[in-house]
Parts: sequence; C-alpha cells; structure tokens
Amino acid sequence: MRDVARVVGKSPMTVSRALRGDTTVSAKTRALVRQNADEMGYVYDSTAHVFRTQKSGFVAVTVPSINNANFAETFRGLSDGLEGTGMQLLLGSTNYSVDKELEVVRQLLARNPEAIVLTGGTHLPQTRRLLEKAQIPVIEIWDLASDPLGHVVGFSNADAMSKIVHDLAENGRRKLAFIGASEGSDMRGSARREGVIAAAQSLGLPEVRVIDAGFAPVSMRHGMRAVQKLGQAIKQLDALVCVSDPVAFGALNECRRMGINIPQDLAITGFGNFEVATVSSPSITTVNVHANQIGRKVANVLQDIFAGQIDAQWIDVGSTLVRGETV
Amino acid sequence: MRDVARVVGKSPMTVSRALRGDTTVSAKTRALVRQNADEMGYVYDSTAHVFRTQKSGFVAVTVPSINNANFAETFRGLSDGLEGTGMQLLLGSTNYSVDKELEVVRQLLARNPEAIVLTGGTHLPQTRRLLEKAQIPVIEIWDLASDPLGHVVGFSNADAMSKIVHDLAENGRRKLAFIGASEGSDMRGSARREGVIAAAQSLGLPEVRVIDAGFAPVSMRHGMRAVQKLGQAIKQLDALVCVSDPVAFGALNECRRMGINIPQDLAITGFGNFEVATVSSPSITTVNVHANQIGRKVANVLQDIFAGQIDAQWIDVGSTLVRGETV
DNA sequence: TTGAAAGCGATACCAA
DNA sequence: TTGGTATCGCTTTCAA
Repeated sequence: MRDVARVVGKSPMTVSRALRGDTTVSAKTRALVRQNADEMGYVYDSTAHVFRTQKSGFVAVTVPSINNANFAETFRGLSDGLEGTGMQLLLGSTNYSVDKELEVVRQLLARNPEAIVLTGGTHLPQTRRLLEKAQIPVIEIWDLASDPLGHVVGFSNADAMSKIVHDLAENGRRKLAFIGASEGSDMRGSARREGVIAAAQSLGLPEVRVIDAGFAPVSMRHGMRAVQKLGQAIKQLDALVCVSDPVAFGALNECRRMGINIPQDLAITGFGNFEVATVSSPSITTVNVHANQIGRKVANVLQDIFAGQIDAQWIDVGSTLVRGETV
Repeated sequence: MRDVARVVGKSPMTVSRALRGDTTVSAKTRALVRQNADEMGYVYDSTAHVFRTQKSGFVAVTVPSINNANFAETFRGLSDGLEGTGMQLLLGSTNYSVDKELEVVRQLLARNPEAIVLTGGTHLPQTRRLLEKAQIPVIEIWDLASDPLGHVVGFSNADAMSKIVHDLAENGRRKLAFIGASEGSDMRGSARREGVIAAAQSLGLPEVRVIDAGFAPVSMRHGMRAVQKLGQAIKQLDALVCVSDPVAFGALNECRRMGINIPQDLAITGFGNFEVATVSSPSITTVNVHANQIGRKVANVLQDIFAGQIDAQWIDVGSTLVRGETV
C-alpha cells in the first residue's frame, strides 16, 4: 500500500480506503488507486487484514466426499451464494467417517472460521464439545438433525424415501429390496433405509430385504455387485430401492446383462436426481433433494448471521419425486 | 503472552519460545509457562503467527469445476498425499474461464499460500504476472503446459487422443466426428480436438467433423443433444469421438433411442475413464489419465519443494487406453 | 476528502 | 538461557 501510495501521490491510508471502495475517497482517486494497484501487481494481504480486524473471513465446510455430484453441487451453491461477501470457504472432507470428521473439524477450527457448515447431523461427543467451545455459528445440512447444534438446512431422508415407496406401491410393487452402504458407514444411507422400511410397513408391504453394498462411499460398481450378489434371488423381487442414483444405475446395467427387463420384471429406483438418472435409458425414477438450493439457503442463513440475526433457523427444503422409466 | 510473562516473571519472548517447546528455554520455565498459560485460559493466536512468519500453511488449488469426478479425484489424491504435513488446501473454482481464474487466483493469493496449484496451463497475462510477483512455487497440472510458470504434472491430451484414434482406425473406422465444448470455452477440450484432427490426418483419414456441444462444462445432456442435432447425418459417420465419458454416455444413450446399434453401426469413445464408462452397457472405450495419481504426484512435488528442492519438475503421468465395447 | 499515529500478537534477530 | 527491539500490512481513531 505504501508503494501504491507513493506512485499515486497519496497516503497509504487513502489507498486502503480506495481499495475498499470507501466513498469518502473521491471517485477520481479511487479509480487512480485501483488502476495503479493493478498495474503494479499489488495483492491485498488478507492475513494482515484478518490480523488487524480479528475476522478471518473464513467459513469452514465439511462434506463426506467431494467426489459426489450432490455434495459438489451444494458446495457450489454455497460458494456462489457467498460470492461478493468476501467470505472464503475452507473445505474439509470426512470420508463418511465421524472419526475423520473430528480431525477435520479440529483442523478447520484452528483457522478461526467465522462459521462452520457440517454435512450431516451425527457427530462424536468430542466433536460436539469442540464446536460448542468454538463459539461460532454452526449449520448442519442435508440431514434434518434431530439434536441440532445450531442452524439446520436440509430435507428428511425418510420423507423422500416414503415418496419412492408410495410410487412403487401404487404401481403394484410389493416385494422390495433396499441396496445401500454397510450399517454404520453412512448415516444418511441408514436414514434412507429406515425410511424405506417404515414406509413399507405403513403400507402393509412384506418385509424389506436389505442388501449390503459395502462400505461408503458406494457407487455404480457397488450397485452392480449387489445385483450380482443377489443372483437368481432377484427374480423373487418386485423392486430394487437404491440408496443413490449411481448405485441404481449400476444395478440397472447389471440387470440388463442378466436379461432382466426393467421395468417389466423389476422396478429400480435411485436417489438424488443425478444426471445419470435422466440420461440413462431407461431413465431412473429418483428424488430430487435440491442440492444446489441447500447450498444457496445456507449462504442466505450465513448472510443473516453475519448481519446480526441470531436465532437458530431450521429450514426444510423438501424433496421432489422424479418419475422415470424404471418403475 | 505479555500477561502470561508477567505472571511467571519472564519476558514475552521467553513465553513464546516456551509455548513452542523451544529447548533453549529451561525445562522448568517451559513447564511453568505452559501451566500458567493453561490456567489463565490463554489461547494461541495463529493468525498473528501466520502474519508474522508469512507462512500460512496453505496450498492454493484451482480447478475448472469441482463437480467433475476427474478433478475431484485429483484433489483427493493431493489432499491425501498432503495429509500429515500440516498443509491445508484452499480451493478455488474457475468455471472453465480464464477471467474467473484471474479473480480466483487473486483471492487465493491474498491468503498467502505457500504454493499454488493450477489446473490447466493457459492463463491471462495478468494472471501470469500476479503469479510471478507472488514469488511462490507454481504447479500447473493436467495439461502439459507449453510455457510453464514452474512445475508441471500432467499428460498430453494430443497423445491420449491419438491412442483413441489409432484404436478406431485399427477397427476400420474412418469417418470420425468430434463432440466437444465450444471453441475457446475449454482449453483442455480444444487440445483434445486438435489431437484428434492431427491423428486422423497422420493416418490419412477423411476430415474430422467437429460438433459443438455448447459451452463448457459439457456433460451427459450435451452429448445427448449433440447427437440429436446431428440427426440423420449420423448415419454417414463411423465413429463419435467425445471429449469426455459423460458426453460419450449421453451420446450413446441417444443413439440407442434412435435405434442405432453400437458398435455395429457406429463406434463411440470417451475420455477420462469415469466410472460410467465401465458400468455402462455397452462399456465405453476411453482413456485413463490417472487423475488420482496426478494429485499424488503433485503432493510429492510440494513435499520436495518444502524440503528445499528447487529445480522445476516436469512430470508426464501418461495415459492408458481402456478398451470398451463401443468400438 | 485526506493524513498521521498507534497498535493488533507474534517472532526474527541481535545482544547479553 | 533470556531479553529488547523492531517489524509483518493493515485499519481504527482522531485531527485537519
């Protein structure tokens, strides 16, 4: 700033103000400063800013995996929604593990974020303690946390699954199997499984068969293998309810290889409204959980928080059934 | 620190050293300082540390889009490879735009990263200037930059495409069309297009027809639409060479809807060895560009750099043809 | 509309 | 083994 000030013939203070767009600096001076700063390749040192103002400008975010189109979409919505606020996102990946989450949260908190966004509502007690001690706003997203640490933006997995099961039942499917990740390796997946079981029960359907597709993250290959594992037993089923669209797609293709006609012989459903569900032929019946919108809403909540709004928000973005050709 | 120093009757300097475990401070003093700091509820200010030492512990990373399995995989490899080094990744998304890249790079540099990793080797002159001025190691990845700013870890798009075209030619395919993003909207895509054209030329194949699938990022839907756009003209082609697997998958499904037999009537190839290429039925011929390994190698290069190794590294991770059922 | 001074909390460097 | 001093780059505050 001193260098820029020297070149434009003003004080560093004026440069500081000009760069922040302070209107008490004349428009002419502001333009001059901006231009010279650019030309000189001046880079604003936000560390010094953080140091001086005691505000880090960071929002910490944890996701189970960035290699998942849904979480990536939420992150993008959040990122877009925060554009222009000067907030920067600090991303940490938990690999679907609460232990890894603890480690990641600790790392993120060390950077003094002004808020933290956690994907998922299940945490170790130690993690909860850390978060409480940090004294910063916490937003839990995706799942509607039962015992929230602060704000919540998400949807009900059980609700979403209930929509799927009802659609299946209306189409005369009774004998369902659920394909998801191993018990305990993915809390969201478990919520979906329970949702399916509950919905089937309330509709008076036979007991849902649960098929373990392996540890999270589960994807296309896992859907494929789950069907292979089922083998001929698949003939006794009316529908495969899958924990996600990639899993459903893998299952679908394996069924096709086995000569099973979809949906005549068997219905298949997914979750998450991934691109593959639409493009696949037949297209896959799924649920849109509005991943991008979750991110956007979180950005709004954060803006409210930074604007001084303090009472905890609880936002259900809902879910929408997307009918495809697999039911 | 001053307060702690006063209480233990030492200087702030000694407290600083004691807290860092500096052995030049007597063990007795260290213990005393630690205990008093704890009791007084002293919290170390890492921002001040970063400010003073000018070491942020950050490595900045730009990607065109995080919603892309390949880049996400590279990011994961990098993240895993850096675990335990205390380095934290700062992610910025450029949306495939060099203008957005400039903005993102500026934002990232403002956090004083100790190194910066850029996906892609094409930048605005202003961005290059900014990077040079920053005086930190630069690693350009994915593309083998022709005029590198520092280190390079990637593969040759032209090489990879040449493998595809040779495979097609060996299977008697002569009339090729390339489906990719609009000119100028994706540098990697352009390199692939040029690679296809060059390879076809060197093999004496007829001129490659170029089909514009729209602005980057292009995905499944774009492949679908590109085929729709082609309409009956597709009957005069031997092969669709797609810029990525998702595009190829979209094209494949649209062909199926049109009653075109793959690969009997038409070959289709992808790029990137996405999961969908393997799971799709028929599986798609593609190229593995070792996305995760790129991330791993970058982590190694960074570790070398932080260990004092300074000469620029240039690493070609190569690419591997993956034969599927679509050729 | 602009500027001067002080200081955020830590540490590098030099001296004792 | 310990301490004094001078910053790092920015912004708050007060003054002109």
